[in-house]
Amino acid sequence: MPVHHWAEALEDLVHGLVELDFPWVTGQNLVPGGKQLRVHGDPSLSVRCPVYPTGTASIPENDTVKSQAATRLLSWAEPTDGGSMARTSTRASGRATIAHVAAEAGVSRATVSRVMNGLSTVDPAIGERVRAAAAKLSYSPSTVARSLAIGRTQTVAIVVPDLANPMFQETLRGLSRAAAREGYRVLVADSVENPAEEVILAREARRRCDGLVLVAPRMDGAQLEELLPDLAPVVLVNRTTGIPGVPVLAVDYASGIRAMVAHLAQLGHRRIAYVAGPSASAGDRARREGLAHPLPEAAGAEVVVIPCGAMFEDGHSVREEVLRSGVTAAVCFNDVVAMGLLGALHEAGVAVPEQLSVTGFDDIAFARYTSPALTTASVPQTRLGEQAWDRLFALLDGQAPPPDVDINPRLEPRASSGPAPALPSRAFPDAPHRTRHT
Amino acid sequence: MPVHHWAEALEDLVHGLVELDFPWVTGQNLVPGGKQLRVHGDPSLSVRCPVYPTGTASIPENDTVKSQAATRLLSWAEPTDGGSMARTSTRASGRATIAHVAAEAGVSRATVSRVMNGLSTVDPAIGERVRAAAAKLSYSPSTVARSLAIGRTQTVAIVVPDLANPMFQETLRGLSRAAAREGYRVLVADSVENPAEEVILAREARRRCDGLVLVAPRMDGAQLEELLPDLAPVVLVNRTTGIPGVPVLAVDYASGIRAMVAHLAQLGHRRIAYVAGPSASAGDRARREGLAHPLPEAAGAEVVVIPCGAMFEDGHSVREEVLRSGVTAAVCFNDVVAMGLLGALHEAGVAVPEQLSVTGFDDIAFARYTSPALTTASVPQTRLGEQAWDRLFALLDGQAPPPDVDINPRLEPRASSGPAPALPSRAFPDAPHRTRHT
DNA sequence: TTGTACGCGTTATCAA
DNA sequence: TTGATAACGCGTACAA
Repeated sequence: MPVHHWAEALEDLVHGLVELDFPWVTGQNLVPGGKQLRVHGDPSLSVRCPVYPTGTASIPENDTVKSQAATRLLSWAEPTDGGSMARTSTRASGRATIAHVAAEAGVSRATVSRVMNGLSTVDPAIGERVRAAAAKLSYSPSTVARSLAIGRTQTVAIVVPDLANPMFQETLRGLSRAAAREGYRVLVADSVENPAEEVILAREARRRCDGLVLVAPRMDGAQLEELLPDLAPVVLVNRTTGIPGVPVLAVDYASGIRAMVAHLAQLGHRRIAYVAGPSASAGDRARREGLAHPLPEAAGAEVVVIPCGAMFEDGHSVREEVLRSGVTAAVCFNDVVAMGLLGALHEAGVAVPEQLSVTGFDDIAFARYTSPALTTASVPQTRLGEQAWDRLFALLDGQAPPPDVDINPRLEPRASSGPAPALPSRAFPDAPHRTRHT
Repeated sequence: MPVHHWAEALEDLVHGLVELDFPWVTGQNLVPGGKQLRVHGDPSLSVRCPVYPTGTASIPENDTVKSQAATRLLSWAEPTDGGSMARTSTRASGRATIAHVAAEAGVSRATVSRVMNGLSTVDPAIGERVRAAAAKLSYSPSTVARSLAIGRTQTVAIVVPDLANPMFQETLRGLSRAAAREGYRVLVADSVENPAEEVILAREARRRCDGLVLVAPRMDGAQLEELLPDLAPVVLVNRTTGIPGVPVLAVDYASGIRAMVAHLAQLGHRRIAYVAGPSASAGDRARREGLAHPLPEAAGAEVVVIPCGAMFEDGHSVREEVLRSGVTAAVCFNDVVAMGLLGALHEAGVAVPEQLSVTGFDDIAFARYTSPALTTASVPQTRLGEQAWDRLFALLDGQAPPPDVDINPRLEPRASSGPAPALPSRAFPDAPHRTRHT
């Protein structure tokens, strides 16, 4: 009979029948809390006697207890709750631990661990008993304890500058779904476009996880290089860096914007606006550099830069400035800005692309469904998230990551870009508004 | 001199100068790994001597070592790497732990913990020493170990059916930003519209976190009720349940869709299409119920249901069916579907709202910027995420959560809905397409 | 104020 | 095969 009910065990103990020789109760099956076994005359010798949910008790097998065996037992100190049930716990959690399952099944914790993880071979009968015990107590292992023990969290983090931006959402989605296939989860950290916060956030997020995907287009370069070594394993998206061992997924914004301008030039546009992004953004810098070195096909086309931003509102608010500038086409920083501008033009009755061509960048899912459908440069954002995962996983797995990729945005000509009008749009400052019904 | 270089300590040991009385080295400052201190003639007495990154050594202060003091020392067993540096570790991690910092600063781990957490009062000089040591070793506490010790992860999870849907993205964003303000992070789990996966995913995600926000519009009701108790603390979004203690954030889709139909009826529409969502969706059921009990203002308007879906493509593909149905207005399941339909109508040259009014639902950020701007029913999705956090945090904090909310979508009349045409759109099956330039 | 010792719930190593 | 025990890294009563 390997397991005693605690009352039996106490009885045995009191009557000196077993002399604290319990091969079936070992130190490792202890449960937090439990009852107090007190020794008459010497309170310092009292010892906690853990009691399992099943009602079986564990008597610590050590010298203190053995010395108690030579003494008379006084009483069980009843727990304050009355102790009608044998179930006790100092923590409020109430969740079953591996120790509970071990006690219930009458085996060691190690065996429970083996059964749960199905690693080593276990006696089928024992395995069944353990599984039954686990089911009965509805046990599920603590991921935290597991992570501490094995040194992995099975979680990666992604730091994005703005969760409201569809582009980063797509990256997150690609990462999340790819990581899920490998049993990893994703923690998101949204820096809310605050580069200062970003550094702290990245450090903090990294500490909770096994790896990090960093999307930080606004972060200062020097700061980034200082930060990256502490973040490894880390994958950098939309930025380049000189730090070795950091896979980089770069988008060639320069060539993308060049192709866009060339596209418009070939449609006859000679004066084109670049509706710029946030000045601190690495992506904006890259686009400007691209504009500084146009393709041969774009020869003769002049580009005027109009400062703007990255959001809907920015694009929406820049309409008048674009119209005043006397351009026949507006190349926007991204699709979101382009959509804002498109909306504003629609409200003003400016026909796109008849009077003004408008293009975006990124090819977010919505770009295909604007009216007119938005000409843009396609950046496979979801794929970017997947590729980030491929590299991060390789790093986590001790493999060499796939080579860095330099994504070349693909031009997506749609309905929002058309032949340049004979006269630029400023010739129609008072063009009749289309009827609106509200 | 409280700290010895390990070579010094060894020397002292060999020469019997210190007799293993190192008050500055205690058992608790051990570092994993380290060198082997061997006792001549009795290998069983050998003991591991941890060595700190700083080059100081720790000699375990126990009986085994004391007995060794009575013996001659033979040698340091050199680690296989040659051991030129004193830095050793069995784990590859290389990250500094609290023990390293304690050794470096010459204090106990408890003191380091106190300094790092700024809880108890510490001697300013010691505090400074600890901070310097931490900075030198670029120490940052292990969140995992911390979580295990305090029983909290400072992380919550959100399970969403589809990360590609802007609505859930907004909820995630609201949750993430609100949680961040309280120092919590968010783990995302994307069930990829798979209700079966959802149950497992929710359980799994919950185990890693302190709480859960569940957005599961497609999950079977019975299954949900069985699942919820295991998930507590949990907040349910967009669903109702009878389980007590589970805060619910419900959106009153029924009244929202009623208001929408009434809006169109007042614009003179007499035959209206409901472009339906996924049939398994609780949100679609609610909308249909709303349609079954129209408002008085909508009297005389007939609603035909056209099965569709929840995505762009669904809306895009349903154009012909809508046109054939002879309606003058299409009430779409959500904004995404409406945008798909809007794009398809634009391609076909059908004027919105002159020939056909189109409305959406949710008021995603893009709805304001479609052309024409989309009439929709506004569901404050970001706010929903924030409210979910308020309730989850209250639960985590042991407070009573704020009362359940029943969000009433607010009608947002924009340009995509207008007076009913004299003739329904099917009268213009071959309406001239607007010129497109590509 | 500082240090000791133990608990948190696992996994992993080794001996039986 | 199974069990005992030491990590894993940190927080925290309690003692000094």
